[in-house]
Amino acid sequence: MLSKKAKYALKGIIILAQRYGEGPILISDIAAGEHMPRKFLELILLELKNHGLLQSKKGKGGGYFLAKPPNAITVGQVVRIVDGPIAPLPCVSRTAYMRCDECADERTCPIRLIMKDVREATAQILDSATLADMINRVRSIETGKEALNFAI
Amino acid sequence: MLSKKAKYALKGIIILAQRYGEGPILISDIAAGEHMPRKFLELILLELKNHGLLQSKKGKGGGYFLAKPPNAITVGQVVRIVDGPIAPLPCVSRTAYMRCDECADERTCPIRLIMKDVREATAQILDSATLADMINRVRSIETGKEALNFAI
DNA sequence: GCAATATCCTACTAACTCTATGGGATTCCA
DNA sequence: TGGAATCCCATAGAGTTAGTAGGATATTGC
Repeated sequence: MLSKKAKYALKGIIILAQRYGEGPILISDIAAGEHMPRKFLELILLELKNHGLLQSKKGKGGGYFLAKPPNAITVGQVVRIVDGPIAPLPCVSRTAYMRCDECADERTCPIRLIMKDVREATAQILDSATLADMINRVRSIETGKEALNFAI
Repeated sequence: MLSKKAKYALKGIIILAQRYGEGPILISDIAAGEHMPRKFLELILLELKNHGLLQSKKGKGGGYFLAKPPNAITVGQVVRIVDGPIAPLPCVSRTAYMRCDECADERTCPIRLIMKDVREATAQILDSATLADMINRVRSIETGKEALNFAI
């Protein structure tokens, strides 16, 4: 389950992506637009900044903006920073592997096998979706062309 | 993330699947074999029973056993009973849909769109994997034929 | 250099969920 | 009738989540 924190993080960074190139944007503006608690969002954006996804500027005229173009940031990156590993079990995580202590033979653990499939599928989706992709997808729905997007 | 409860549930029900047809099996036996806390497992198996996946028999010679053959029970069923909906967000769940109150237009919410993809992929994997599948998969790895399984 | 503005940082907390444990009630078999 | 096993309810400690509070620090404009 995605935490509220991750949801706020995604909402926030998507707004920044939509306004990429406009210069720094206020936390308050981001929070107000999507009804997010301002102080909580503050913590989240700071965390994203500390992980290199955002940059910020203090003082008047300050705010947050993307550190990279929207097509260079993926949903997977955001989710991992905020919610931790994507894998449903530590023993199938690539970014934060941890052995199950009670598991006798990892190679033949049936739960591990299927959860590895889930991890693979989820990571595939989240790591290949960039902020630019998300914005485009919404845009094509809004202009009524949603079918074209997946007709490949 | 899969809870320990779900992990125990799966471990437990897989054991029951492996011993399907042998009659009732003691909670204590199931717990001991995989180092699970007995009392905790008791609650879990009871829950699986109340949802129709298991049957039980009280008193001497009693225990738990599958209510249906191993190929008629899926991993998805077990996980949903124990951990709740598979969807990463309530607004993309089929079995427990709930609208996001702060979401202005659900149809064009980018987060919803991608999480729907995740839900779809995850459900596809968990709902198509039966207990029998899991057992077979392990067996083919153990006999060194694991490659054949996916050569289709 | 000073005041205003905005992020940065630390600490705290209420509520909830997870992971159990304990004890007794009920049912079944011999 | 006694023992064996599940059934059921209540409790509890630890950890996580979702915030809130308040001040420190940096930047800008005057």
